[in-house]
Amino acid sequence: MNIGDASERSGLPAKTIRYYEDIGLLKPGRSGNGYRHYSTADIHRLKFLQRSRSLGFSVEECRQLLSLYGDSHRESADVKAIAEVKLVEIDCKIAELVGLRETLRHLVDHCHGDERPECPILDGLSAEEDQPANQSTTH
Amino acid sequence: MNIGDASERSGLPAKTIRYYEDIGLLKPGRSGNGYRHYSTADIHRLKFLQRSRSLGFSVEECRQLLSLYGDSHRESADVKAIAEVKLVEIDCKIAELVGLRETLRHLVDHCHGDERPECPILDGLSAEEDQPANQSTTH
DNA sequence: CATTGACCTTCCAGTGACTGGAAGCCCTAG
DNA sequence: CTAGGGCTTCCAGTCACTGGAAGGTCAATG
Repeated sequence: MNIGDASERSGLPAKTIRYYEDIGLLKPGRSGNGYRHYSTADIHRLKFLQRSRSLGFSVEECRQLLSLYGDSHRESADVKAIAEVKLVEIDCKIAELVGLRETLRHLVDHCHGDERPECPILDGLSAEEDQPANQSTTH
Repeated sequence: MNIGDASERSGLPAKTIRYYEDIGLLKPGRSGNGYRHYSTADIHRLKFLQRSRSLGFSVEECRQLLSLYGDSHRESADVKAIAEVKLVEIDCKIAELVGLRETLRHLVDHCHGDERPECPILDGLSAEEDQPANQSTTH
């Protein structure tokens, strides 16, 4: 199977598949003409990558998960630990975004949004009182 | 005021402040020795940037907001429009993350997480049925 | 047999928003 | 006079791709 088919079956763009090979996430065979060819096992790995990436795992986490995936002596506790950390991260991100939404909603609700220049949104952005000056809180 | 003080007062790292200057978001003066010096107006712009960035506006959106900020003939409707688009984006992101959390939570809850290799998380990642193979859905 | 067009290859560069680090100047205190 | 801290510029790296150029391969068509 060539990269085009692999792309279609895995749901990943061909460019991304080549990139994953570059960084060592899989090693497809090569035909005589230099074309990559993908086995069904390769397709499984690609689908696995597509799913775990879309669940918010970083590429490095996917690498870990893939190695556990291919290890018949793995312990499910190892996998669960990774997933639970990710769950916490997702929860944090949601909480952060909800906070942002509240703040922005508040600003938007107080702006009449007409032809006049008075704008509580800009006022809010230029002088909010309640947060201390700190370096790089967001990461 | 030198860049160190500007950093402290704005809550932005000095590197970031120089970067913002690089991309044309502000133009502080220079002292005889080549050091940048920041007026109180500069500090206001920096704080404005810090706040709007932390609210999820992209640097380009911040550039727009800054230009509205400095335009006494602005119409508050323009600002509100930008903010409302951002609100929708934040809502989308939250919804997406909540979906991720549900899926991952489901997988985690079904994994006993012990020394055995059986793992519903890996199973779920390797063969989930209900999503079609499509290119780059997430953005 | 030549050509077209789709598909494949490699390589290089760009994205966004910084961040790290090296090499070197400036200023003040001891 | 030296040590330190702060400032300067410039270059490279991050993450996970993505775009594009230049060119090789293949199957089908005229």
